[in-house]
Amino acid sequence: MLDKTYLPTDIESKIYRAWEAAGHFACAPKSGAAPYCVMMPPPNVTGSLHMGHALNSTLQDVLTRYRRKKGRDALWQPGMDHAGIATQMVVERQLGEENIHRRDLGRDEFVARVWRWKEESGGAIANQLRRLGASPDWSRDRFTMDEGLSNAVRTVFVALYEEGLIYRDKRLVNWDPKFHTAISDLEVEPRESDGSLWHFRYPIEGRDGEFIIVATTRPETMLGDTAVAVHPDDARWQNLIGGHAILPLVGRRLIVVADDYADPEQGSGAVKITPAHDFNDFEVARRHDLELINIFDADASLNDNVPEAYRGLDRYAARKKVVADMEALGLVEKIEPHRHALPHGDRSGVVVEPWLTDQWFADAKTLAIPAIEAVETGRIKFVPKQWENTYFEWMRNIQPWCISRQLWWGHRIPAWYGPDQKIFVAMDEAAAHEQATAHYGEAVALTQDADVLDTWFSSGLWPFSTLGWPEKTEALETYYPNDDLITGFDIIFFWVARMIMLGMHFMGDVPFRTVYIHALVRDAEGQKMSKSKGNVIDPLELIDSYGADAMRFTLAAMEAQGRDIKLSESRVEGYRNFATKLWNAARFCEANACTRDPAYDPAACTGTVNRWIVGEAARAAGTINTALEAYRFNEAANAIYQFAWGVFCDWFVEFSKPVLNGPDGAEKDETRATAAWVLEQILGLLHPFMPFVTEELWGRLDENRTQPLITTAWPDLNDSALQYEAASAEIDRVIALVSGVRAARAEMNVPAGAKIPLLLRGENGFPDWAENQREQIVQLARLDGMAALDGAPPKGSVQLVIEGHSVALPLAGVIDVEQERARLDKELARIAQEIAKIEAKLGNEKFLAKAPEHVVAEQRRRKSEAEAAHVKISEAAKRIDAL
RNA sequence: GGGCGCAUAGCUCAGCGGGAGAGCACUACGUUGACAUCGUAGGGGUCGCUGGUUCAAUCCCAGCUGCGCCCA
Repeated sequence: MLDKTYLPTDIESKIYRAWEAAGHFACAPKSGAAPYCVMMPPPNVTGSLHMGHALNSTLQDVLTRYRRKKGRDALWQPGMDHAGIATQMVVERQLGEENIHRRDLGRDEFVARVWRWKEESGGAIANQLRRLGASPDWSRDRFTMDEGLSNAVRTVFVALYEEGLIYRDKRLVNWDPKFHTAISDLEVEPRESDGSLWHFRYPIEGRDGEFIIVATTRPETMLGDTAVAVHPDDARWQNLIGGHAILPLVGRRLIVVADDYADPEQGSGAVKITPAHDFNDFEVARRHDLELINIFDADASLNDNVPEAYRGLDRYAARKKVVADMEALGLVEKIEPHRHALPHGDRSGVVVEPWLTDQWFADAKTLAIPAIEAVETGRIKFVPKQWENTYFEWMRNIQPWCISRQLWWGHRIPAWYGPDQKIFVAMDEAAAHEQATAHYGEAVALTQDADVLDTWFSSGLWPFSTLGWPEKTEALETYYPNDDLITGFDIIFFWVARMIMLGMHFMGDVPFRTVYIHALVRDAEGQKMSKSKGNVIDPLELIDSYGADAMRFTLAAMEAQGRDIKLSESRVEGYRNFATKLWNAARFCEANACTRDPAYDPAACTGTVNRWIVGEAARAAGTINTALEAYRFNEAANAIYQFAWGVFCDWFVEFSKPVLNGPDGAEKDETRATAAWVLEQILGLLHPFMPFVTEELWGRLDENRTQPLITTAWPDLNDSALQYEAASAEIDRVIALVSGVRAARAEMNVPAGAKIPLLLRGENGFPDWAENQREQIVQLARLDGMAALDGAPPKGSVQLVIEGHSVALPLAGVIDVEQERARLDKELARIAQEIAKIEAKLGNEKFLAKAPEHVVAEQRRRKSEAEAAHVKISEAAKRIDAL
């Protein structure tokens, strides 16, 4: 016998171990079944499971289990990402606690230490995903730094270099002065901060006492100014174009150039140009062939290109000194408070510095062309579709992708330099030497590039590198292109776009067909969860408290397209209750010997209630199917919830009680078999959302099963033989009658325990359907009997109209006549209002002329129905008045 | 500045050209042989505002207001 409540903790781990040990998550490329492949967005090896992972993984697991049960050869490919900066940071912090800098260890020792750390704690998130019930094929687990994936990275780098799509260039990059590395545009996040706008006077050459005024938020950069720009149409400065200003503190002559970049509306209209330290200024310098003066070192301290007094100062100290010195010279026009967005490194949190360095770049613009086309032509679809705009916007304005990082943890760039800095790009050092020897005519010493690649360069290969590329493997053949990619909007640029670019280029085909962009999980107040705000909800804690099934179901039920999830614990609690409800429904079946009958055929059952629930099950299955095919997770979850609780538990179980408690026989046998069958359908339909409790019940309800629920076929109830229309109509009437009687009882304050008589009259006397379902009606409406209503109802009756039938509850002495009259008045008013609304429509000739026929017919039907009810209730009111 | 999204019951959110819905919360009653992690019933909404299209608008269109996000 099942316990009274479902206790997830022990059961979940037991079931998960059994699934995994039996290999139920494994793909089967040789099976011949149609493949279904989803790539898990590889979590950071440093990471631990947060709500985003929980949602992302739940959705992937729902789809994977669904497709698996539908007979597809499902591969949910798991893996982890080496997360260059993040991981290096963690290990550097650990070293910092021992007062060691990575330079003290040297590169090899440091990297070895990162590997050790990865081996120790790198599996944490995988085990956390297991707690969630995720069912990826762990036997195929991959890591971006694995030998195979590293080989793919080198292959791609060499190929793109040879095609001219990767090149080395000296450009302005976003420099992180804390981590001493370049980062990509995407790793820079603007943060608002309060600063100042300093207006400086630069003396004009040859015109004593005349100045040109420039404004800056970064006074220290003036030491690198090489020009002043004014707008070509700005009348104020026309006569200065081509002339010079003198840079104070330095004495450099600054040419005054005319350029559209200068905004005449801003301040004086003149702008200082610091080409080596500002992206806009860099462009101005290109147009006017200006000198680039780099004034910072890697720490963003001033270097030897500035006057001696400033050398070695960090940028903030330099700012103070520049301002003080300018003030001393009387060259500060004014200082205004200024709020602006400063670029910060997303990992380091420090202000990044545009800095001129040699870096490796990928020609993203060229790679983007087929990637844009793949989405334009619909070969890849985004769901919801509006994310395609985001994708296009970024891809059509894409900038060269800076792929080198000055880190130690990552894929080392496969480029070697000869004595004259000539570059040799090759798969390995030996191949580089071969090239060098051929080039120089003799063996020379080569130095490998010290940098590593952007982590996203390797994760961009994920859809094929994990399948064995560049080898032509069976897995690659079977699972590329993948089917679905499930991820958050925040990595459309970082990851999705790169996978499409690299997949198109190297595989010549799209990496996946559908990109499903899911919600962001926020806290109950709608705030983004963050450690610093302290509003993080730990999925593992929710699993501990309510079970993995409840948390998964919550996330799925709240995953409506295009809206973020505001997660509150009460929802999880509610779905925990749902698991308990299901558990108890199963307990009811168990107690009543509702066991599976192999000979049972839902298309051939005879009992009306049984026929009805079979039809309802089929309808629910259809809704869930349609919803899942369209990635409407909330609709699917709500449909199974509504069917299991609102239909099966609330009605079928109650209907079945008189039969199950009655005499043995064919009717009871069929009801038992039907209950067991429906419960099995529920378990199957719910399994993708709540895998643990469904699997447990599946096993407990029949110990002779040959296969676990995870491997059984998805309930295929798309069969018109399962729709019994007469039975549906009959039970719908029963439900309406029972609900109506219950409502009237409650309103009349009839004690819940009291059994009352009921009189009923249809068009032709006592209706067959009520006779057929007499037992059910008597029990559920708590009646002491049900008889035909002949003539006028007895005095003191509560009178109802239900589906055109007159219903009387003779309750003389029990009910308050005044109260009953008031109730009828209220009902009459409601119906009169409805009639008026419908009459307004039907009285409108244009409506009759233009509305579709079925809409008009529907309104007529509703009107006559309402009118009939009105007549009957009016009569009831008159009878009350006659008392 | 450009783009996207959101505004529906106290809260969180579905829905959608023709009868306003769910969960939670709330109120009343109830330990009826699956389940109090429960049952039955109930209260509660000018569907943000203003126009337009339409026979008909919560739904489509435009504008406005407020909020959020992305990009510059």
